Amino acid sequence: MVKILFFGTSNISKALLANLYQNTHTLLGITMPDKASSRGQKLSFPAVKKFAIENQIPYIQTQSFEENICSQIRDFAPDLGIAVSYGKIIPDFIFNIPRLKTFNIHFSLLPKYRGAAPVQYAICNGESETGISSFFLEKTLDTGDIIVQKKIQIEAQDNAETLFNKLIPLGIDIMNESIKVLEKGSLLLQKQIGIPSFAPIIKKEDGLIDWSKNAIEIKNKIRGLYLWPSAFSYIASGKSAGKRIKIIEADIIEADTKNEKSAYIAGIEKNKGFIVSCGIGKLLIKTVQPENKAKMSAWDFLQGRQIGIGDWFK
RNA sequence: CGCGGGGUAGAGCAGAUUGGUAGCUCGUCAGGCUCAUAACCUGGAGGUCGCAGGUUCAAAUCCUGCCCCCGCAA
Repeated sequence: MVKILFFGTSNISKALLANLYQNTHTLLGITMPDKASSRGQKLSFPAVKKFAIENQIPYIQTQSFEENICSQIRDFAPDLGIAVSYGKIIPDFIFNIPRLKTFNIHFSLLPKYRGAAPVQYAICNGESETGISSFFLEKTLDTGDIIVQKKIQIEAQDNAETLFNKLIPLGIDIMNESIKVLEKGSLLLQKQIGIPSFAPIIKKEDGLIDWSKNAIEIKNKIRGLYLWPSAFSYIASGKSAGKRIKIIEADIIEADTKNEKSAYIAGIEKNKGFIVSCGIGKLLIKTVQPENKAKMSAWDFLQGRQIGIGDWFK
């Protein structure tokens, strides 16, 4: 058992925190403040805070580290700090407080995909493998020496959700292994090897589909941005002209054919969905989310006759 | 009081301005046709039009209140 200072906010952080809790470590959580969220701007708790309350884990909610926060942390006298998608840069005078310093669980094979959205970028770029790295926090972002790193395959049918679901257990694994190594003092740090790449925070407009691109690239975007913001387009003809539609799931029908006209609905597959021609190749759109509506199968969407063959997207 | 859309058959939608037999596509059931690029044709089953009041000869449609769902934004 170790006294752990845990920085985290999201659902993913929560999953790792839950594991630390199960392993009966002594914990102090640092999590971001409540946010006004959802309809009616109700205040909602971060997942980590919810878990902390449910399990009576002490926690501090803050995104800035004034002296009174620092002294609370020092009073806790942590052995080790662990950061998992906390949501903000942690200053060095904080991450250096724990006796064994603070490591981060990062969801990529560093130095690839440094930054906020490594899982999404890995899929969008069509990677066939990714992984998790643990490393010591430094002043510069995601540059620290690697403690443990492991790979995982990205399957063609994986999207951001399924990949996260695979990565979380691996993250737990790596976290525990890193703790073990640190406790034993059998640490073997390794420099980050390779050419760094970056996965900056994703913005809503990054989801806009450019149909003149290759069907493979578009499909990767659909998979990678599945959780948020979703790949989307605008219907440009017919009675739904101007409406936004999210593309939730699609399959590649053709990968190599060059099409003169892209963004057109080129056909319909019974009980499956509709086919859109891309710059290169064609995609079968299988699941969709129209503006103001819940997700539905593309076939269901067609039944409402909002679009048909010959209609096109912007 | 953040902004907006909506609740009509198992699914997706129209109908509401101008109250007057509840409609389309899919699915489903029965039959026909026979290989149809969303196969096609005929017929059937399946709805107290979210709930409760009100106006009216008559309400899915107009008025009032309530419940529920969803999108955006954060």
